Amino acid sequence: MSLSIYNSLSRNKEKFEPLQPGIVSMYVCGPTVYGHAHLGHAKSYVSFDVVVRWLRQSGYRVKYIQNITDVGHLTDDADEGEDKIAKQANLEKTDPMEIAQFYTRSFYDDMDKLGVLRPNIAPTATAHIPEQIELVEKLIAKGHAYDVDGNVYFSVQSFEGYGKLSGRTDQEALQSGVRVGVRSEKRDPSDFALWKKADENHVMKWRSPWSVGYPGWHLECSAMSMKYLGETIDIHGGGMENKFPHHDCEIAQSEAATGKPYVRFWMHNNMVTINGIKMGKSLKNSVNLKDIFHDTDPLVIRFFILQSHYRSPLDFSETAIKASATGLEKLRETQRRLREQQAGTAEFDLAPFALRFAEAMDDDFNTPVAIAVLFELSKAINAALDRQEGIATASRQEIAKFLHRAGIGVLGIFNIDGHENHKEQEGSAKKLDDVMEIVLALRAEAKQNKNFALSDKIREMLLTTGIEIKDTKEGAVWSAENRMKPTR
RNA sequence: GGCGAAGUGGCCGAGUGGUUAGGCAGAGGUCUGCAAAACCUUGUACAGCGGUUCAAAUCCGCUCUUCGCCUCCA
Repeated sequence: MSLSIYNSLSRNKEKFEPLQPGIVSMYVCGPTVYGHAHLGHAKSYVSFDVVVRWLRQSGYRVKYIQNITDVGHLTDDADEGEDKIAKQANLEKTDPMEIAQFYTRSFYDDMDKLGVLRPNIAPTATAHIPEQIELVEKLIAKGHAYDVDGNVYFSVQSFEGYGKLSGRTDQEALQSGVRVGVRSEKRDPSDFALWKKADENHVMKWRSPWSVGYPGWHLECSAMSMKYLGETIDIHGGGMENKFPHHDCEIAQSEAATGKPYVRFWMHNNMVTINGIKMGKSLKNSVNLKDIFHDTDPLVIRFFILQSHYRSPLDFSETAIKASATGLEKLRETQRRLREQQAGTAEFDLAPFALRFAEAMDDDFNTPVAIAVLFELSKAINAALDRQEGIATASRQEIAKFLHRAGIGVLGIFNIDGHENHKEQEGSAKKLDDVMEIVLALRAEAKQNKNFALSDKIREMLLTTGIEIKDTKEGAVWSAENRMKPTR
């Protein structure tokens, strides 16, 4: 068994081996923090979260960098328009740094709820201005960049292979699409900005050898990736829409500066669509995570995302979410049964399931297939538990361990708190447990006396508060809607 | 126009030259005081048209349709 990853650069699945044995260096383009996170962020970061988790599960030490873009890049053209963060600051009548900080916290808040592990390092663009300036200096020294009146541009002509990631290598064709006569100071219309001179009322600006200004929008990723992970890294992830120009520019400026390959494996995740149309900030159809979490368990969203492959587009709809919620509940129910049923005698052959799960994950992180294996396992477990012989304790422990590793460790779709840690809970949660224990005892007594009218009434009344009772083989169990929410 | 992705049963969604994906919904059944859950049974799908092959949903060609990128975007 070995891991293969689809490399956007070669457009093929390739066997993955890190450059340094045992250590994986990984960089993923982080969010620009000028608004709350939406479903697209969720898909992207959940997908890469699972990549990191699986790599770690496979025994690698993963050094995972995910930046925070807190320099506003421009609202319009790459070279024109308004700084997005500054614009939001204006709108909210505060300054850019507060905007950046506020939405950074909001971002992590949402990601935590989705069970996305924090990166090892989360560097910000504003804290790495010197590194970015240094990179520009290097490029100028090597003749790959030029300064025109305080603006520095990367010379695309000087770098062979520009556009190799997106396949946009035909410069003639590229240029014919560029608007005529807009900007004459560039030597070539495809050249992109490394450093921009700021005008009078630009708020976020820094001193540089060329002008008081701000870095170009591709620069930070190259500078920070190289600073923390080295000149050649194993994996660079990001959204598909960033292939061109962002990632192609990153490759150009990085490889021109170092003369070494920048990234070994490029991974691109696909887009979220809503009713078949791309969801985007600039379109008005973006779905805010905080709004969804209001009435949907964040882990259902996570599960929903992982039920499709990261390279497939994901179409969001109410019915699809509901179907996912029901399916996830089924898996959790199996866990519950496994935990609560009396020890049996029969052995359970877990190995084939564990193997298929691992094979799916090794095949370019095929989470939908991995989840399908979990469903099949769930069915097999339930069937075994339904039988007289049940499942022997040793087998049960083995299964529980696997489910914990697969469901919590790798996919992160099961609650960590769940109902299993009753004793460790505190405060109102503990109180609720105690009260429910009493209620269920009284109800059991009513049932014992064949007072079904009363027992049914208890069940109905509890349901109005969102607590559901089920009479299972293992006795009455209950679940409450608000208990589904993961702890932070 | 250029670059790229994709069209799978009621819905979502994997896979891929010959063997069951999986989930949700639906139907029938078992169990159960009832309900729920669970289990069993049930669906024979791969846009269209040609071609290659003993065999194609899977490979090739054409057509149609959808989506993304080519301005910021995960």
